[in-house]
Amino acid sequence: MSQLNRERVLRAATRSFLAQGYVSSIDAIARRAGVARQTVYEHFESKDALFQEAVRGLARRVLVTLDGSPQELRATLTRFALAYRRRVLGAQGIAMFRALMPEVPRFRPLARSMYAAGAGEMVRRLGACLEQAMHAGQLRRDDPEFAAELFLGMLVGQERVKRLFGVTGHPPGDRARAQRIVDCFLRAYQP
Amino acid sequence: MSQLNRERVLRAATRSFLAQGYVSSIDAIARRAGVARQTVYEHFESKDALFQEAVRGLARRVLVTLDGSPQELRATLTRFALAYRRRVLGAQGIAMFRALMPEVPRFRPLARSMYAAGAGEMVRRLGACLEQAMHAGQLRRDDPEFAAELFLGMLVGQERVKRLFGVTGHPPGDRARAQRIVDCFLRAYQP
DNA sequence: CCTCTGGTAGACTGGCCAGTCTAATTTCGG
DNA sequence: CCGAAATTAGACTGGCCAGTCTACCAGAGG
Repeated sequence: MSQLNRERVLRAATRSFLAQGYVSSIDAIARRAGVARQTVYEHFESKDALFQEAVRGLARRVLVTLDGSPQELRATLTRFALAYRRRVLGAQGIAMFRALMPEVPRFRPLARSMYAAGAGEMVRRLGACLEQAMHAGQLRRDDPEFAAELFLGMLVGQERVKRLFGVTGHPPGDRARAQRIVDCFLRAYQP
Repeated sequence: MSQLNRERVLRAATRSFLAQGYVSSIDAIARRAGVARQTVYEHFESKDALFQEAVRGLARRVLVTLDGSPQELRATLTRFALAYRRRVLGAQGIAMFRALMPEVPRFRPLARSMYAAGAGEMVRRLGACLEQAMHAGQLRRDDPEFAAELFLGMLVGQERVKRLFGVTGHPPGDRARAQRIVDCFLRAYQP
């Protein structure tokens, strides 16, 4: 069993599932990987197993770094806002959402751990960052995770919905918009 | 062709599609409606047609009334916040999202018109309401639709994601939370 | 040169489903 | 009460798919 073929299949499966959801046929995945159907089953128990492994590999892609000194909070948040919007509102992010949502009821534990590793972790990190800023007197004191969730909601909330419904909204790379949202957030949380 | 049977089928289809998405079989829908498969085809061209009609009936359910005098803005927004959260974060709202998302690529025009009639209309109405408040000097002047989108994002953004991933968040009927979000919004937009 | 391993192509089973067709039955207006 | 329209159960076609199986092939290591 070559590790190489395994990787090939996994990559092909990821692409297929992203594009068409769980309904992608094993045949299509094998063809895309340039491999026989039997070879897929050589490396993965079943379609479910393949799906789960492919999907797990996606969780990490949601995270966005959150760097910068706490002094220049506005700059840090703006950089983050732009990166997060690009990640989440980009074609990849939307496709992932679409592919995953309908399968949640069939893969509850997987879905939960996906949230924890992706968006949930993002909330925690952002919350920690905001907490620092609160302690430094740059933000009004309040529950930092609540603030983080509000901020993330402001950043992508309605625009993700638009995109999921196939309505094209503002481009995720729109600097001015990211800036405006950050400023709104800072106003709401000024000390 | 009895109108009664037509209604029965439509109701059953709506429930089935909400529960399992487009994959619900016509057989299952017919059984649920207490009707023969053939009867379904008597009233609807095809599964696609049935799906589209069932789904169209759902669009209206998203809208939430936005009443109250402009004087008591905080009370109006809080009432709205609670109702909107209940509507969108409730089991129905989440199921609808899950059922629709994956089919968007196959039904682009339908999806767009669904957005326009549901969430999009909500943004417009809320924007109009906020604009009044801005003119009355109760809110800082700014693009009212932008403000509306931010507000909706704050209200349900991250929590909808949680629920879609099967993570149970705060109950949608949580008055205190709705209140807190409204207050954050008002702080961001105080004159 | 031979054999073992991982791979390939394609046949095959069993299951599900959309959509059509038929023959029998019910319903209801006139 | 009659006859047309609506409805029913169930058979049937054709298509797709997961997963198994078999027979064949290529190359690497002894």
